[in-house]
Amino acid sequence: MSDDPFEDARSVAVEQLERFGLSAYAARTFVALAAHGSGTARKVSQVSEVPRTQVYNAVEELHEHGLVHIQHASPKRFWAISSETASRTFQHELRRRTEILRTALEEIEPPKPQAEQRGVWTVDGQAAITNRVLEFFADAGDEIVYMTVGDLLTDEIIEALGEAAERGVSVRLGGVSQDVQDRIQDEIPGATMFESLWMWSDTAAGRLMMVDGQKTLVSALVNGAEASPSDPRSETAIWGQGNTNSLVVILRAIFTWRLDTAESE
Amino acid sequence: MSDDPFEDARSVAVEQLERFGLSAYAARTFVALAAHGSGTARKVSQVSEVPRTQVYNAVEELHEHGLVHIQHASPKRFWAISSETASRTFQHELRRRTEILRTALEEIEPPKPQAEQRGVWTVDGQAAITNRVLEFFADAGDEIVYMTVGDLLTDEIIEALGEAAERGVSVRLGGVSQDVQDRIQDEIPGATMFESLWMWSDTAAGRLMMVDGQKTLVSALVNGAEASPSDPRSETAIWGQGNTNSLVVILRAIFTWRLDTAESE
DNA sequence: AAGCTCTGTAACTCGTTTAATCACGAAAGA
DNA sequence: TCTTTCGTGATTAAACGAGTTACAGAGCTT
Repeated sequence: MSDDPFEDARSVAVEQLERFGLSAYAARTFVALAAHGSGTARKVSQVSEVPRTQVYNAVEELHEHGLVHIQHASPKRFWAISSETASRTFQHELRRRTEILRTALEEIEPPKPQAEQRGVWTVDGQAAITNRVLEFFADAGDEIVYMTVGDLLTDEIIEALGEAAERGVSVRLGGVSQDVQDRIQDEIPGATMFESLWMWSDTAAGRLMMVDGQKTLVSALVNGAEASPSDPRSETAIWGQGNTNSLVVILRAIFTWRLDTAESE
Repeated sequence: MSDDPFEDARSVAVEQLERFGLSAYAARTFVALAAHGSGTARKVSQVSEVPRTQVYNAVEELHEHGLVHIQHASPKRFWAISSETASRTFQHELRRRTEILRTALEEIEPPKPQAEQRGVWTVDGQAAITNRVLEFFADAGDEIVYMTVGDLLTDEIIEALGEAAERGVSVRLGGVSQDVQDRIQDEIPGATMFESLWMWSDTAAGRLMMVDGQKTLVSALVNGAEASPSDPRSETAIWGQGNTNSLVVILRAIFTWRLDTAESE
């Protein structure tokens, strides 16, 4: 097992370059050139373990992306642009392409608001679940009940809750630790806190959400034996909406009962 | 030849999604779902022409990226997240990855300033050439001579010239049309203009650059019959640096002679 | 000048991936 | 019960990319 930090950085860079659409040879070639500034096909081949005869193709590919300069001599010399310039080139290119995608998708998307979906749906992955929650928050009109563990109360979530509160939406937060509560009270003055409905941290943690009494989401961190705790993909959620939705009915019953009980105590 | 604008937008979206790493089936499936909001495997198969039995795999792939929600019923129903959420998801993901790449590359890059490269080098593509020019400008100490056609005098270039001028670098600009000259004089008070050295617009246009009398770049727009004029990839350049560099020697001779002549007239 | 090495181009082989098809049991509806 | 539809799994075929080999020309060495 290699603990050479340079080796690590190189393979990381190679992996990212490949995911951005470069071939394996092109990625390895660029990293080799970036590490040594400039070099011939032979030198690149030695340090990157790319077959020498394939270095020319790889460099050609990089040249078309504007990532290397070529000196037409014998032997040819290749020169990688600076890492800073390279990063900015990618940044620009990708921003441009996401913009193209966004425009195309918006043109495709049906204009009319989606008919309300019936049934129970699933989403996986912390980022995707957070997105869904944020969309629910943005649509909230009356009340948000949100119960979570500290790890999943990100700045994005807090910000969205704050915006909702300013619209006059009643915000009820549960399950957060004392120190986080103080911070919340500062940022969202209108929010009210309630204690965990049950011993949240003992079991596998997750979130419970109800908006306007008719949109609900439940998630769990699936930190079993296999998934690492830090893996953001290890959260799974179900959600549903509508007055008669079975998940909504259940969640509403639980929340109403427990919150009423807690308030009357 | 289809002139249906929706069809266009769809294929554009599919292409971008594929370049972001999705399979062809997944991309087509997502576009179909985005267009119709939600649907079953059969419906998706009909509008996207993805084999029905493969829709399940495609949806699985999309689900792992957090792009669709799945309703576990029979028949299963699939639901695409909003185009706005999808775009932001990609944007975040790509920003994160470019950041990883940037860090890794900077760790790899040798700390010491590169030994000055000898010889004549080539770069292709407008963006890459502009990057090279900007790097030259950033290093300029005494004097910048830049001659170009209007199309290639972008805001980036003007901004970099302005920064150089503020550092005390003497800036000489040539080949720009009268109306652009006025604008330049506002933004870069220190800049001096000179007329085109020769009838620039008649021949294939491009740029000439010399920095500190020892770094030079020449480019040409290769608008032959094939390349469209708006194609940003159709510019090709050569550059070189160092007092004895052949390209530098030639360019310096031309510029010195013509500029001196022009000034003494 | 003959023999050698090295460079750069091109063609080819092999393996993996991905698109596309097929077979089938389970479930639902007529 | 018969028929259709659904979802899974396996199989085939095509495409792509990695890796190898062949070779002509240029440059050195002796």
